[in-house]
Amino acid sequence: MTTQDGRLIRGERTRTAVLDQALLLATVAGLDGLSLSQVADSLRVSKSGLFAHWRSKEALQLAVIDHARAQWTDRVIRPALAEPAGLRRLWAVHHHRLAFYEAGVLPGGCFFANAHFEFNARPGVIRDRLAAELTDWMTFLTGVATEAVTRGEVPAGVDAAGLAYQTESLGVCAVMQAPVLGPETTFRQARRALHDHLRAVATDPTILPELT
Amino acid sequence: MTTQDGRLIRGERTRTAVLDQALLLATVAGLDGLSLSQVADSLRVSKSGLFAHWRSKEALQLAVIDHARAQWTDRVIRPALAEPAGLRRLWAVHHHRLAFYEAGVLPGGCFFANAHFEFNARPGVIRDRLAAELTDWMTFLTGVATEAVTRGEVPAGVDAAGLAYQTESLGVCAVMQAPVLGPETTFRQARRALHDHLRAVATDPTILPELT
DNA sequence: TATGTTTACGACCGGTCGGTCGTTTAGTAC
DNA sequence: GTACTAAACGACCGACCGGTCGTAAACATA
Repeated sequence: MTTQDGRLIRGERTRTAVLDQALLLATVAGLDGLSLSQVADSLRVSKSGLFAHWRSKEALQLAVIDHARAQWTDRVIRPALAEPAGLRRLWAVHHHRLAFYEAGVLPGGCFFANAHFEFNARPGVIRDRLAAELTDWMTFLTGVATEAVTRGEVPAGVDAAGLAYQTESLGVCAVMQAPVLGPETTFRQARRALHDHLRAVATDPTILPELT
Repeated sequence: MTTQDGRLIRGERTRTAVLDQALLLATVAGLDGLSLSQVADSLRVSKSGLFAHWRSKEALQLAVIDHARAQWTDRVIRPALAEPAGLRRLWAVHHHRLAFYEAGVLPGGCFFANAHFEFNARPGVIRDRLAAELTDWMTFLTGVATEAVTRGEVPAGVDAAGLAYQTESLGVCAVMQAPVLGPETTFRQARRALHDHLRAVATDPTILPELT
């Protein structure tokens, strides 16, 4: 049971409010470009007040990563888990991911894609954490693809890791190109590409829904 | 004919030296995270001396973009143009791009990928310039793919833009994942994926070289 | 030699950064 | 009421940022 203490409740409220805002700002200014003054001012709280919740900027950054992961799980992974395992679930992951991007929840597109490219050459705690997240994510995707193989939805020789890589690459590229080449065209192409690929490799192509 | 004036020659030398270094640093710290003091110190020149060549940080950033494009043209586009138009050229683009990444020329992987994700939500001159570069690049890729269609190397119904998008997405994802999941695995997967795709769609799969 | 030009420098400026510290406010426990 | 605790604040610090300005050295021109 959660605490009844009004002080702790209040603290928890601010904490999530700050994380929400910091997550938004981080997708625009970058996880490192993020400034504590910006976060504090945009929430009408004092900068020093932030240090009551996180010891340092780095601690806040790590908390933002956790927050982003929770959001990703909620908006992409969980909806996909509602679909039957295998190819249909892999497709659902792709679909919900693109829908998440299209909804414009984060002004900067995708927190994790942005962060990976920002930190790919900057060793440290943040980078290590991001690397772990990416490993987890690809493990998840590969797991879903593997189920498609074991269920016989694709021929036995098909490389599950390859299917996962295809899925990931189409998603990442979409969120990169969408602001430049237009969301509609970009996301349609990203959907079409994986749909064609999965149907081409599927034992029974009709297992996937039609592309509207 | 180029100038003989020793002052101008000297100026040109420093200018390219600065751009070389700034390009490297930008892939690590980001195009905006780049600091003039860093660049100056790492080259043993004074910060104020940089302002003799570029009026502002933004002007230097734009120059770095130009510099990165020249490098990209030199290391990726030109080698690919040595191959016959169509599918073989599209494959050569992919191959030389991944080779460029693998060679570790830029410590941060890919300047343009990093910059796109850094600026995708930051309106301004830099973002506009990057957008133009991406449009150019996708136009180039689509053009190469279109030649494959007009030459009959793929069936008439195949979507050239889709081929271009596939190629781009596999390349971008590779440079994102390589530092985390290991360069060898990642780049092999990126090569394998496009190779399979192009062979699957080709009228005559043997037009492409074997994957070593 | 004298003149003009280009490159490069050191000193300095206002502003923002991450972070510290002592204090106040709001709420709990007794 | 008092004692205690967690949350939040304002003032302040040193470091670094992008940028300005006056000056000196290197070089070409004549």
